[in-house]
Amino acid sequence: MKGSTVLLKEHELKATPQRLKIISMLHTHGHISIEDLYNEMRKEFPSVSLATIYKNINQMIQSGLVQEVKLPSQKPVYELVKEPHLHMVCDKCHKIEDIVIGTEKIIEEAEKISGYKILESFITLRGICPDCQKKAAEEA
Amino acid sequence: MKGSTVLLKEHELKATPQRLKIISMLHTHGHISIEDLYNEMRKEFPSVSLATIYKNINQMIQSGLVQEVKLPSQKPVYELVKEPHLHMVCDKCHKIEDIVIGTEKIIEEAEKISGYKILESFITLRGICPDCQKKAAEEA
DNA sequence: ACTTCAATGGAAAATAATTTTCTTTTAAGA
DNA sequence: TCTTAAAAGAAAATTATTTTCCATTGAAGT
Repeated sequence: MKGSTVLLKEHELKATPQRLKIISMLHTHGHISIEDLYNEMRKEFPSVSLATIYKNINQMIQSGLVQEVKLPSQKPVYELVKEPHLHMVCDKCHKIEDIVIGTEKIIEEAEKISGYKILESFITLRGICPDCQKKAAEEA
Repeated sequence: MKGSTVLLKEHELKATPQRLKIISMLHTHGHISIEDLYNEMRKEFPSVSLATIYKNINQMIQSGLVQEVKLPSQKPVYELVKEPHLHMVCDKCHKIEDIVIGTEKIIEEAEKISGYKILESFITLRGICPDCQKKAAEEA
């Protein structure tokens, strides 16, 4: 996985097998918790330590490669930094999806009302995903 | 403090002195962490236990009286449930403010793009508050 | 490839955060 | 008042996260 090695280099982190695995898991899952990172990593590296997961995730956050996502009613999850987006969480199946929407309007209005200079926005929407809506309709 | 007693009754919680104090602190501070609730409560009730804070806050959340606010880079804080609003956090002085803005537009667009039925939104904006902007300008 | 060295991984302990258990006390209705 | 279910507080238990310390290893330069 050459791409991930470069990605790590760019962020001044040594490309260790454990870090490459973490990045691969972030790619595959999009959003993943510490616990899930640990359990999945153990399949390939049975002796990995939880401290390794924590230390690496924290370093990746510091370096701007990864960001933490705090969601209502659940443990934080981690994702690769990419273009700004918001998070949708399904109440039923708990899946998490990213969507990209222009947030200029709301930010502009918030700046006008509050006088803040806004630097970043964190938006999470909770609801029912299309699949779960369909299932609910079929059961009725 | 009669109002708070009624508020607790309405949520089927016994009006204990500790709970009344918690509500009073939530009123005064708007947003407050477990640790600050504990420290401030101890001034009036020196023997209060942290478990009492946790248990009560969790009950108040269950009953819909209080909600947890998860912020980037800091401990969660708690606030009384009121009309929907979003949170502004200042990078410099760390103050937290509520502002009320119509979020229909963004929710509508998110529903259209994702197919989700959205039930609730959590929006936090990070930036520099007017006071800190002013201070920064004066120093320059 | 080989050497060297700073960074990393892993084990264990330490710390922090939260919840549970158990006993005593208390709010609130009869 | 009396009664009782709920709550408070102390302590222990659990869970989450960070730190320490030492052996190992990635990677930069021969």
